[in-house]
Parts: sequence; structure tokens; C-alpha cells
Amino acid sequence: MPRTPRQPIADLTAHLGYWLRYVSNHVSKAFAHKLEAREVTVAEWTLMRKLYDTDCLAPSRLAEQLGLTRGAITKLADRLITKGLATRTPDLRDARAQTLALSARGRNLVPTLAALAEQNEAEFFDHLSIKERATIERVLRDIVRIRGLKSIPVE
Amino acid sequence: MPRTPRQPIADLTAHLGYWLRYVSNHVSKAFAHKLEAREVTVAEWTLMRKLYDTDCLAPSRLAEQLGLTRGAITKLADRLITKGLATRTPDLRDARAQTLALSARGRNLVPTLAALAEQNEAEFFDHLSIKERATIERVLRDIVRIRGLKSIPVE
DNA sequence: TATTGTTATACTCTATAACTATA
DNA sequence: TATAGTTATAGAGTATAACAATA
Repeated sequence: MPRTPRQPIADLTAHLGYWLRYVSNHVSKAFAHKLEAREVTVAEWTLMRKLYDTDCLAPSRLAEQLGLTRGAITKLADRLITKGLATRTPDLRDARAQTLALSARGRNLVPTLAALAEQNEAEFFDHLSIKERATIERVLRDIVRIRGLKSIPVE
Repeated sequence: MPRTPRQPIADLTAHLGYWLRYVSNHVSKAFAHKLEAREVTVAEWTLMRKLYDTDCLAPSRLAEQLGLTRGAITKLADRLITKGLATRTPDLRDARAQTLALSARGRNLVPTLAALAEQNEAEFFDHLSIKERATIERVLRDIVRIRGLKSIPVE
């Protein structure tokens, strides 16, 4: 049975992008699995982590800083509020504005989740030498800088 | 206004997992954008790429090799078939079995899409030195090997 | 009974666009 | 008219579980 001739093209595994994605996907999935027991998703964690550092923030500020749309922030915030991990309060000076913050429970949970993040990091990268680690971090940071990448991804 | 004390925890950007995900997400998104003009998604491309190398394959084989469920393969295959890029034919020896293959049009399209993948790769990684590139690829491959990662991600 | 594949359902993540209530 | 936020809708990506046909 004749078939259309196959033009030789590069092996997928010849691409750095392939390996990057392969490993990144697994690291993320493993982290998501660790978060599951706490009923928090990776995207929710990102939002919580940001609020932990800033105390409180307007949805539009969060959208900018996390590289998401305002609608996406609303949805994530809704879920965190439903779970009792965050609060939404109206701004007194501008009736259009809202402020998002962690609830006490949410704030208390962050160190625990951060420990899971550390554990995940260790599982995947602890065997690397200091030098390897430095090279990778530098190269990845360079790509972000050179390509002017915005938006913070989930992790 | 007193608030719950903030326990100091590691900066997100101290994690390799963070940078990996950051860059990987952008590389993938840029690739998805390139594929858009051809009306193919990244997951569809992965399937097409696999079929290009194997000529044809049963859904269950594809599921194993791409690390997806059979249901997911059915859905992806349905879309490719709707677009005229793949075909599904019953197996003559086992009436339960099906065989997926690229259509002539699908097969002809693969080199074009592969060129887009190359272009994407170049945009993000061309500035790396040979040594940097080798280090990263080796480290990522090692992680896959050491951690025994399965499943092929999209890209 | 085990296997192959499909279907039904659901959920996360994210976007776009329309809409509401101010400013 | 511009801005802040929400809501509605949609679609990719993926999973689980139930199911039909066949082995």
C-alpha cells in the first residue's frame, strides 16, 4: 500500500522547548498533586502567594502582576473566598474599587503550602550541582530578560 | 490596623521550578500562536507529529506514548478528522480496534508545522552557547531519567 | 471477564466581550 | 467618556467513569 512520502524532519527531542515543557509539566503536576490535599490549585496558590507578600491588592493590580485578565482574577478570588482563604472589601475612597486580601486562615496556610513548594523543588532539583543550578537559572532569567517576557505563570 | 504576623518564606523566584514554568509557558504560548494560523492546536500537533513518525497507530498505543487517556485521544482525533487532517479506520483483524493515521493533507502539513516549531525554538534559544544548551538538555534529560518521568507533554 | 474505543460529564485555566456602577 | 470590577460565554486540555462491542 503506497503512501505519501515522508519528508525527514527534526526529532521532537532535538528541541530544548520540548524538554523544558516535559520537565516543567511534570514539576507542576507533582506540585498540584501535593496541593490537592489542601484543596488549593496551583493558580490559587500563585494568587495567595502574591497576597501574602503585599497584604492586600486591587484585582486590577493582581491582574497586571500575575499576567492574567481581570476576569480571571475575579474567578480565582471567588474560589478563594468560597474556601474562606481570602476576603474582598470595597474601597472607601473609590466605590468602583475592591481590595483583595488573605483571610487569617489563608495567611496561616501559606507557610504550609510554601513548604510543599520547597519539597517539590527538592524532589526534582536537589541532585543538581551548584554550578548546574546556577547555569540553568541564569539562562532562564536571560531568556525572560532578552525576550522581555511578562506575566507570571503558575507555580 | 494589626494583622496576622507574616512568617518569612522563600521568594517564589528562588525556585528553579518557577523559572522553568515561566519560560516553558511562554515558549508554548508563542508556539500555539504560530500554529493558530494553520488552525492546529499544540495538543493536535503532538498527535500529528507522532502519527507522522509511525504512519498509523491505535488510539490505545497513542494514549500510552503521549501519556494521555484513551478518551483524550478520541477527542483530539475527532478534531483532526473534522479538519480533514487525519483518518480513522477499523482494524480488519479485531473489530474492537481502530487505526488512526494522517490524511494526505495532514501529512503534507507536518513539515510546515515542524518549520514553525524550529522557528519558535530559534526565537527563544538561538542566543545560547553550545555549552549552555548542552548543559540544559543534559540536566533536563537527567531529571526525566532519574525521576522516571513518563508521558509526553505538548510541544 | 478483559479489552478497545467512545461517550458523558466535569473541572481547571484562561480569554474575549458585554455589562454595571462609578468617576 | 474612561475606569474598576463582574458576569457570560467559550474553548483548550485533561480526567474519571460508564458504556457498547468484541475477544
